[in-house]
Amino acid sequence: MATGRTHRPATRSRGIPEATVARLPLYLRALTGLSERSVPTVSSEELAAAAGVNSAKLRKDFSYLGSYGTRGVGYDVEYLVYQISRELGLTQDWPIVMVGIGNLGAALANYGGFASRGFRVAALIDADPAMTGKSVAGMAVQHADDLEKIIDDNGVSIGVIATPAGAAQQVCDRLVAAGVTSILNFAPTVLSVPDGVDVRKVDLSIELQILAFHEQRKAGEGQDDTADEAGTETPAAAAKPARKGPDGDVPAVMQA
Amino acid sequence: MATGRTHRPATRSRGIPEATVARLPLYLRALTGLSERSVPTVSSEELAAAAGVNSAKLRKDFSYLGSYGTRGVGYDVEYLVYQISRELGLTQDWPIVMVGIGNLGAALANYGGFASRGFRVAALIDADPAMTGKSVAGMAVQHADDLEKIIDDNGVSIGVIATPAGAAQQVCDRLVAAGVTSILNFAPTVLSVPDGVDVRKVDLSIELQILAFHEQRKAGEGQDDTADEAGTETPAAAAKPARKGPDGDVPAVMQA
DNA sequence: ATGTCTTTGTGAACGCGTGCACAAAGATGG
DNA sequence: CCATCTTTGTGCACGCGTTCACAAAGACAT
Repeated sequence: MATGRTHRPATRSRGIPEATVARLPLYLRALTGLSERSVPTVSSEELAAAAGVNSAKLRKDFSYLGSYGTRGVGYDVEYLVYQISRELGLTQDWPIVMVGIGNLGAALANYGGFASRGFRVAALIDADPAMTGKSVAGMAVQHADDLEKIIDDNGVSIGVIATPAGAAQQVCDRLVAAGVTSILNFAPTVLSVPDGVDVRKVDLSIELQILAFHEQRKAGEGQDDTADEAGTETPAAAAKPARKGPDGDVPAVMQA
Repeated sequence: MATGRTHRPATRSRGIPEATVARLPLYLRALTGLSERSVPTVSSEELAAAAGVNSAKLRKDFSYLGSYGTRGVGYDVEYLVYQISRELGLTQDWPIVMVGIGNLGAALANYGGFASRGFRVAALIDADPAMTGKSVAGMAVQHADDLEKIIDDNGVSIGVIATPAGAAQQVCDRLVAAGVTSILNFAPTVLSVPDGVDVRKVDLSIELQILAFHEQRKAGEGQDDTADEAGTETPAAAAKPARKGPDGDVPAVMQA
């Protein structure tokens, strides 16, 4: 019904803004580093620098969680680690399934960053019969036919999709039907899910394209002559609105 | 200039909002699909549905690029593909280097999504001498000692970091010193870069943690959460401020 | 106790992004 | 040529997120 929304709908997150939630893992990582070095307390200024954010923003973020600091001193590192972990739901163990064990899926399965937090890879699933039974990251790959049973048996509510784009929506539908309510999508496709299901996507090529945009802008900033058509505010007349397609040989892109 | 800012500074993107730039690749992908199916024109409504966004938002996004539509008809697919490609800088070829050819790096090297757009993997670089010369994705891995020379010879301005967290900042510094001005960072660390260098990060575990937060909220929306159930790594020490003021008043932490 | 000093927590202003709703523009048919 | 219909392009209002700036709160010294 709903077109794939990578955005959360209205999600009145019980007072915690979405932007703040997205930064909590960042703070948590910085705090974990301090904790390992046995640093007892940290000021908002120091922690903000470690997390790469503004200190005022950090303090406001923490204010949504409660008053966990001590004025004149700062924040207790261990205490804050626990509070953020609890808020993020990392004090419990989250079983996840990974579907699509190709290059990327296998790399993700081997990635240690999951287990270090509260996540446990419960199963690796692939549709290719040739993959079934093969060991990846010390775990036997299971066939997609058993997807529903695997999810049910393990009480999985978070799924990771690393299949080719063509298979992603179908896999997504099956995951949702089986009870998964959060999906991390690595396939370059827009997923359609019903309300109540969260989807986050990670798209490698999109990130590169965004970088390319800024890179192009940087290349032509000192002396712009390239792509100067759309440069100024001049509405319309930017190019010729010719119906035809690629007639414009406006490239003129110099590079290197 | 030292503080790592993963955010673009003020980036007065010459009129094009950052949020719009981030969606252009999405539109481009949807349009490419239509193009392959030889669809001549598309309305904002249809294209928005394919890209998973609001149609008004899409129209406003396109309005920043210029007036490329025809009222009463829609947008010419081929023409729009070209315009967006040009705006994103994809009409030229971007050589990129990938540093850190471990599990993830190798998977990224094999990922076809890069080459399909205007990106070309110019070199794979790893610090491990045992990796040097090995073939990954049909390309010989080169040693990190030659990093500067490789970047210079190939005119590389975009780098991908897929090293362990501990090596990321050092690699980043060398890339920047060698002339790289855009970095895609997969290492779970905050990178410090000078002004003028763009950094985008992709952090797998952070995405999962954000999902876990929403998942926890969903699970405990009717009833309060059962965070006490797991209590995995919850040392008593963390349950209260260590410094002092236990008598003071421990802020009402327990919302349960 | 009192004063000073440090740092938090937050009220308020500002800017950006989003979505509505509609007028303008062009296609299409008579 | 005029009427009607479709779809774009955008003015406007609203809400979220960011940042500033400062009062409140506690630590610490005397």
